[in-house]
Amino acid sequence: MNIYDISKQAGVSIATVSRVLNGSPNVKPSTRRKVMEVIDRYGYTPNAFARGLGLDTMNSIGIICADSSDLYLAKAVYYIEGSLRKNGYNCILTCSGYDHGDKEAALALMLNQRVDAVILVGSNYIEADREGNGYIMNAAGRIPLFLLNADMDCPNVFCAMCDDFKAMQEASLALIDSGVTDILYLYNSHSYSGLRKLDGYRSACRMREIPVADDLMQFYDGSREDIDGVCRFLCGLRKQGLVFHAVLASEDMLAAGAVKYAKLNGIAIPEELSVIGYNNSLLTTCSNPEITSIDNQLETLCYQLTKTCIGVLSGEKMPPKIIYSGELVEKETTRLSPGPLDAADGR
Amino acid sequence: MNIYDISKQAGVSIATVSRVLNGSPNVKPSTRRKVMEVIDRYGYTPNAFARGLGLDTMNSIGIICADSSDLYLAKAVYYIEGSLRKNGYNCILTCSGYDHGDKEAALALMLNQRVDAVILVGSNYIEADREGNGYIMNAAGRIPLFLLNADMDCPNVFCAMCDDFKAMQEASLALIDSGVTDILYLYNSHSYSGLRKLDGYRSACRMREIPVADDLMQFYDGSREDIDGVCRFLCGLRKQGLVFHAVLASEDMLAAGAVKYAKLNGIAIPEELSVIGYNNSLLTTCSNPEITSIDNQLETLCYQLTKTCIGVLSGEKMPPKIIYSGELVEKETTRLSPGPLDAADGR
DNA sequence: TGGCGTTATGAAAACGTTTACATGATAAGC
DNA sequence: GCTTATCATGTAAACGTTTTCATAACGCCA
Repeated sequence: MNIYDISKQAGVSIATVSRVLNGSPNVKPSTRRKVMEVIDRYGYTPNAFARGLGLDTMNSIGIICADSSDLYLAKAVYYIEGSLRKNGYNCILTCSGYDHGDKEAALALMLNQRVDAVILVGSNYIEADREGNGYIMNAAGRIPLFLLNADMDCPNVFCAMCDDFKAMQEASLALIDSGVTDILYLYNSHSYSGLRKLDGYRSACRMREIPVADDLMQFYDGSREDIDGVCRFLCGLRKQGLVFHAVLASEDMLAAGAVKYAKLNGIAIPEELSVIGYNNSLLTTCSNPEITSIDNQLETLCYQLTKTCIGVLSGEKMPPKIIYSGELVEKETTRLSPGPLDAADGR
Repeated sequence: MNIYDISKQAGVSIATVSRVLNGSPNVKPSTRRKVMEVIDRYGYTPNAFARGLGLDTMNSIGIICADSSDLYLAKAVYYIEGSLRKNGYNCILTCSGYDHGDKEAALALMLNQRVDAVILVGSNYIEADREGNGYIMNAAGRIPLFLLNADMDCPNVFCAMCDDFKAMQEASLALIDSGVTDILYLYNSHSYSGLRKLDGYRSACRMREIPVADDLMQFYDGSREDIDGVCRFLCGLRKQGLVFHAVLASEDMLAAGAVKYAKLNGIAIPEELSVIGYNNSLLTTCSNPEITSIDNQLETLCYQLTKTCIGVLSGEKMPPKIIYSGELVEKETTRLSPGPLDAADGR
């Protein structure tokens, strides 16, 4: 069944059928009815490839996700896909891993697939971009690029991000102002947002005139699934004599490891150890005690990013950068007084 | 840049360029080199839409996932996407939700996109299929369908599944044989595998001649993210006077709720309450105590399902049904003696 | 050197749409 | 009733591949 068959059955030309299919106003109502009736009878749907060839688009958008099995990134993909689908786009998903070269390969694949745009989710390394010829530059100009949780000044690149710097700064200040000065900052990514978070922590220390000790900023190199690995990692630090009364983690999963570490070593939370995570994911309520965490408004960010994407694709002028604030959600692993945000407001 | 431009530059016909692009053996090596040189110089890649039109495929496969933000389903999507990509396919992802009608709509979208196959992940209701005209029937015959964790006898439909019945039966037997007889079965899905799990539990009760009480099979209707909601739900049951010394959950998230419930009510785990989850996800190690759970070999299932898919698409004859066994992984929320699987082997 | 099988190449049709342009029909204004 | 603007429809080209079929080139053997 193709458009010729339909046109023959309806006694019109293929142009008219095409006009009916595409909702052109210049079709006589009676003709439209006649054509629609034939279309419905045969359950005809136009061939998407031919359509793509004619229009040079299949209304598809590529999502390059570092790791869609990650709790946080999976949520991002979910929100983005849903939002795009509601607007008539379909999503081609590819998981690139965290490696830069693999990301470039994924992007090349997307371009070959002739997607209208690409949305990058997770781990947008800035090192590559500062060189000026990373994957961002390769793609810019051909199709627009949309980055979640990254900040980049590049034509045809749009970003939606949480102000991770400020969020982490506020969390750090809240911790310090609750009386803890030896905070272990634990992180597991050198991504753009990962580095911004670290900067936030350092900035808070400087603001309160606390020395920023190197051994209190620890990089965890293990799997994102291995909470026990984090626990062991912390036990190792303790054995080496490192003293800390708070763990500030760049991800909830690290914070969950800290909670297990405390349990294993008989350390009372929050009396002897405060723990703050990041993302405010399911892990924070699963953990016992529940983990204080920073909510970075993922859903809103995703929504705004896709809204920007859709706007750009329909020719509107859109802001290249959208920034939201994170929110510290206190649960059971901290005792921040009097209110977390009020206390952090000393800056 | 199109194939004509390349052919002109290389001084050959477009047919030859096409042959070079598609690795046809009937091309003189010197000609091949000449053409490749031009292709590389201009960085030419063939237009995927035109290719799709000619070949009637763009090598893409649809993934319909009920909810890709769900920890378990996200993992499935991740494994499937990775495996398909390695084999030259790209994935169009759509999240359908758990509603049957929305699933049909998603399937229609996929067919319009002319995917080569569709893989369904999560919540494949059997009610619709038994009628004989559910979404399975609509699609069968046009393109092959692949179901994760479902069992369906339908031409052109292929399944990979864990024997949830046996896994849950064994877990139940292990619990009973460890001395618990009042097991609360907690579930949150009427999906195919959900019902099979329930059957497994009931079967175990009958095997050990324990009455299968209706109020010990509780359906939790809340959000899959709301662990606290599960906790409240259980508190409600307790208030109503329901007595149980074990919670057997159809998902880890429900088990995590049970652990919180125990903590809230000062119930010792596993002494006064045993808890078993399902999926052996990150939640089981995040929870405190860690949750005994059934591992249903998701990665293997996904791998086998995509292998079947690729085989079918390349014309091979593949088995319509692949079944694996689950494995009970004991952690801290149970004390099953002597070994979980040995004890369960009484059947 | 002629005949023949094999290999390499080209011409042209096919895939199924959209759309610019042309044209026929209809209505409005005088 | 004639001109003119508007609306409805049709014709044909364009999109960029793949592939069938025909043919030209080549090597081999007698």
